[in-house]
Amino acid sequence: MPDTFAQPTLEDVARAAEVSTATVSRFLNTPDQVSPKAREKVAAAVEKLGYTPHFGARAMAAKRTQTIGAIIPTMENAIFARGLQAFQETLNDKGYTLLVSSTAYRPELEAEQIRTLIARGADGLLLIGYERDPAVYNYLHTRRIPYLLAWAHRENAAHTAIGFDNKSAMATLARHVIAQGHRNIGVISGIRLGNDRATDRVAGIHLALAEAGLDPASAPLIEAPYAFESGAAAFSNLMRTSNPPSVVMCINDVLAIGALQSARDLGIKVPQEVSITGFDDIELTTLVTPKLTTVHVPHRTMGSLAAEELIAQIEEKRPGQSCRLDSALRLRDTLAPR
Amino acid sequence: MPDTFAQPTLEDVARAAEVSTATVSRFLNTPDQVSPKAREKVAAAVEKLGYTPHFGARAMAAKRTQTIGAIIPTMENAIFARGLQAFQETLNDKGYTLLVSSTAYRPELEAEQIRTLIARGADGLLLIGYERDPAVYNYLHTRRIPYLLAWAHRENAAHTAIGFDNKSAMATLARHVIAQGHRNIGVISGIRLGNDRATDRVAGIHLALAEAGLDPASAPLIEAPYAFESGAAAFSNLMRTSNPPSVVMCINDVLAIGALQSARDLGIKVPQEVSITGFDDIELTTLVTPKLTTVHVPHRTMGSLAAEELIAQIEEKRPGQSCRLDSALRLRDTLAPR
DNA sequence: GACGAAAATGTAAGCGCTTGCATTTTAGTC
DNA sequence: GACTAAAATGCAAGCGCTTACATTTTCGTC
Repeated sequence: MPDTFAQPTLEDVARAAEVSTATVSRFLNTPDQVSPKAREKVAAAVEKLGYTPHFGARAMAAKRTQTIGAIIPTMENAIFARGLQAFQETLNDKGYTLLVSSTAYRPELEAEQIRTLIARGADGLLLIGYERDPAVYNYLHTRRIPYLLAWAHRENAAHTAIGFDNKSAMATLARHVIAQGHRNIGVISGIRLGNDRATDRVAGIHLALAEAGLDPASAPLIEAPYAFESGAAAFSNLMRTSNPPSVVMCINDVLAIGALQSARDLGIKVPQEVSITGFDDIELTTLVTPKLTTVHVPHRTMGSLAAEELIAQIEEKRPGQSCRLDSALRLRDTLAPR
Repeated sequence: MPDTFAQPTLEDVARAAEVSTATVSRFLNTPDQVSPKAREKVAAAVEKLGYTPHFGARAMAAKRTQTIGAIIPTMENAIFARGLQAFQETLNDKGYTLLVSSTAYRPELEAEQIRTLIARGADGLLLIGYERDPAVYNYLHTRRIPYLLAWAHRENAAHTAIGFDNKSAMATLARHVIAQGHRNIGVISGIRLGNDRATDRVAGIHLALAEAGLDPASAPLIEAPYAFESGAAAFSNLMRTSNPPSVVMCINDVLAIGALQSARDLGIKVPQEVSITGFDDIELTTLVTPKLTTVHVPHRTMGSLAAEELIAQIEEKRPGQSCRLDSALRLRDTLAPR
């Protein structure tokens, strides 16, 4: 008894079209090598049988999968969700499929996830930021896996990256803050260990401080996990000191909005009594009151470009090309001159 | 010259461990069928060579891929991002990998995406809601693809689904609203065409209205795309009528928050002059002022359960089991008695 | 120590596809 | 029509793995 649920194979199509399997395969992959007559017959057979090539077989024989893997901290973070969505859309347009894995903010999981996605046949990989064990990069190079870093960009870095320069973007905002007369600048950072975006952003603030002749080391800084509440807690700690800052610069919008909430709860007026700034320009920034001053980052553009670049790398077998995207200040209502 | 970048194969491992390829394969798949001594040798060889099984070969020989596909409207929507994240985490824990595709809110793309993911070897599929072309369900059944619907649940429905009952959840909220004395209820719905979640939620409101002896047809309703601005526009249209509603029930939080913004812009006090309600309980609801009254839905739990259920379906080759999750009212500050 | 059953291992046949090479067909030229 | 180069097609060898079946080893019993 024939298995009614078995999928038609290349051979079935070949038989129906009265050609060899090679011709069918060519029809699928390099149609211009097939005569119009044969093309027609094969097309009809494919249509009639509802044939879809078997992915595994194809992967094995052709050694590529048209699949690209991405490893991000979490999709729940809007900035990753947005970029990843654009990445996926572009991938899809180009005939690639997205394999997703997340570290849930435990960077030590990344190495294993990379292996998993590679084992799953990913033709290329999208990773977040620069910071990871050299052994991981080593593995990637040894196995000749095309990869691309996103959400970050450093001049003359050793790895191909597409993103924005966290340090200089934040420095630009910090210079503006200083130009507004602020001298006592509090900082709420994300956890910097293993997170170069956070590290670079703090470094940007410190750079601007130093340029202005201020001592970076004397700027109070609190590290807080990525959550509204921890931003709120950090803020209240900063404000509770004997010499509270006149502005609190947060490494991202989520922490900044937490700070804003906290300010409201504590009855501290923003921006009259204290200014607050963020980074990322998530949708929320214009929904809170007062609207948050922050740095806009083109996440969707980045995701799309990343997809295009990665595919180009894979298909043209060429080395990666980094790309630096511009960020822009969004001066809204939470920053006032001192 | 040997290809230095070639991956070690099963055969290489077998040679290094001085056993047959079958033993290595068993070590990988059913280790208890291998003697401790052999197990040790193979483990050492795997370690030494840095062996990873080839996905395609495995897929071809074993006819499964340990890969599960999910098709969602967009990851940019927090409610999908959250559920999908949990889904992915659970999948990962169980040794499965997630393949993601999105329709970008064009349901007509779904059928093709389903085919793509199946062709990519997905062992099972996670889909959103019930509403789709019968031909799609037909295809799924013909090919015997395990699938699971999420973000929705209807009693005695023909398909396995894990989610909450949108209709009764919204009806519960609507009954509460009516109990607060509201009689003139405006509705801002998402686009209902092809979206059973939106359809059911509106139906829930209408049900409660009818129960209370009010005419559902006379309740003003505006459909608006999923975006803050369209919620805002819809709200201002509703309020501009000669007999503006005393409460505006929105089908989701995004529309509700848009409405809230609009109310503020128009100088209409919430909840004193008009009440507003949402649905989903996204993080934002407690960050806006006043805090939004809405319906909480356990997205993360749903995602995890969906992963478990789908894997069970696949591995135990059993029919799917639907599961209805409870939603809960979150009575906050945007709803006041009339 | 011999025996049989159970456990462990090995052998080898595919799984469905791509592709190098060989062969046939087609088209162009004299 | 004969001849040649180019285009189209076919043949068949893998790709790396799983697994049915055959064979060998181990172990408990008498």
